[in-house]
Amino acid sequence: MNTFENLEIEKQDQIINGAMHVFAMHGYKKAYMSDIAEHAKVSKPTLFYHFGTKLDLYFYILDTAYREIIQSLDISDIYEEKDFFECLKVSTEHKMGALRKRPSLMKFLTRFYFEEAVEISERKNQYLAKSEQLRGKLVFEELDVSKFKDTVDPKMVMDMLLKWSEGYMSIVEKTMVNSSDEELSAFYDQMINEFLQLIEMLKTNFYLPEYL
Amino acid sequence: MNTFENLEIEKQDQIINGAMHVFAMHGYKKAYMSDIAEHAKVSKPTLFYHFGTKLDLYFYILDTAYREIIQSLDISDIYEEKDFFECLKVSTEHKMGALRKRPSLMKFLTRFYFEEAVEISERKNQYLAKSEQLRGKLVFEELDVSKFKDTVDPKMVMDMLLKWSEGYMSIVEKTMVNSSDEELSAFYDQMINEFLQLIEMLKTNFYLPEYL
DNA sequence: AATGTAGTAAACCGTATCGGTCAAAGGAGG
DNA sequence: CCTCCTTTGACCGATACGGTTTACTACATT
Repeated sequence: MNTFENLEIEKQDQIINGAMHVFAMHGYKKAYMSDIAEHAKVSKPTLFYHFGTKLDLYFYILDTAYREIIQSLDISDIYEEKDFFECLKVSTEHKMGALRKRPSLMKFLTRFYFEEAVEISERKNQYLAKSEQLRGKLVFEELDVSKFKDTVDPKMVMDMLLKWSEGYMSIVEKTMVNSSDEELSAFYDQMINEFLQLIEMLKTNFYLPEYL
Repeated sequence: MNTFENLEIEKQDQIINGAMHVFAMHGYKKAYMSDIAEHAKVSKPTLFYHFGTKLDLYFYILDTAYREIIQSLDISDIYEEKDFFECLKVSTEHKMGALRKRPSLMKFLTRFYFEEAVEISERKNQYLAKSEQLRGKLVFEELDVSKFKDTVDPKMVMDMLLKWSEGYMSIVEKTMVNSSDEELSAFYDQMINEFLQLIEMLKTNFYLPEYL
């Protein structure tokens, strides 16, 4: 148990979110400890006190990111549902839950994936297993697609919805750079609402009449 | 006519794309002239020879970005078409044309919109008029929506497709950071293809039977 | 062959800023 | 008042930033 994890959870979150945000925005090399300190509203020496070096901080954040995203998808009720749209609903809500707590999580992880700094990239393959684990949880293999009209390609629908949420996320990231937690949370609420409406519309038009 | 515009077009493009990419990726302050020089495959003094200062280079790129995106939407045949999906097809193809030439264009412009460096942000309102001009061109006011079933909300369809392409763009940006022009071009081809397929599927299921 | 010109870059410069340190200060509990 | 843990303002050496100097091409002109 290091000193950091003895701190109050709120302060931990403050620091984790600040660091995650700056690493996500600028990548390892150009994420300066002074920027992180400012975002986390602590002083620079505090960061070094708890984490020793910038590299150690980075890997602590990386571990946290993987741990939390995997956790958020580990709740079993996703896998009980088989209906295509219902399953999407549930898993989206879970993911949103994680993102609400860590707004920069996805951006941080994709940035890590393309990180060029040698200190990071030389250890990258250590995390490949974790990435695999993640991908496994996101593939829905046994979804029931029998309810669709035959003019509809379920794979295309799935892909469209993934792109849609990707697009929404990217808009949130761009727009909400300097927003408060409340604004962000409201934005996610709106996103989920729009998503549910969208799904309803797709369902009415893509499912065979007898399943409505 | 400054020295830069006397260069061969290919070399100009090389420099513009390099600078646009680095500015888009890192923002003004953390976009280093040495990085830009490396990406553009010229030496650092060459940049200063043609543009004087980093700030002048930035605004040159900014002007170029606005000029080119507005141009790409200025081709008149968009506004002759009235059918919802046809109009989307045409405008998407045009935008893709611009993006094929300048892969970082959109990312650069959104990053400019949120640029925090004072040197930039204090002049930002000069460009608001241009942004308005842009938005005007992207709104399709007189589209024919009478062909839709009444279970379909055309606004929602429009929004969905915009998010879809936003999502696709963000994936391209992430995935293609270090790709060659050919790979990028192939990716855009694929995107247009998927877009056309998607539109076809939506049309068959969203339009009233008599319009198919 | 000499001269001029536009473009380029290796090597350099002064300075700002980076990661990281240190000594001293708070504050909670006894 | 002491102890322990946490925090910070001020500082440091090293790097690397924006920008310059100087010298070299390639080519056109005389």
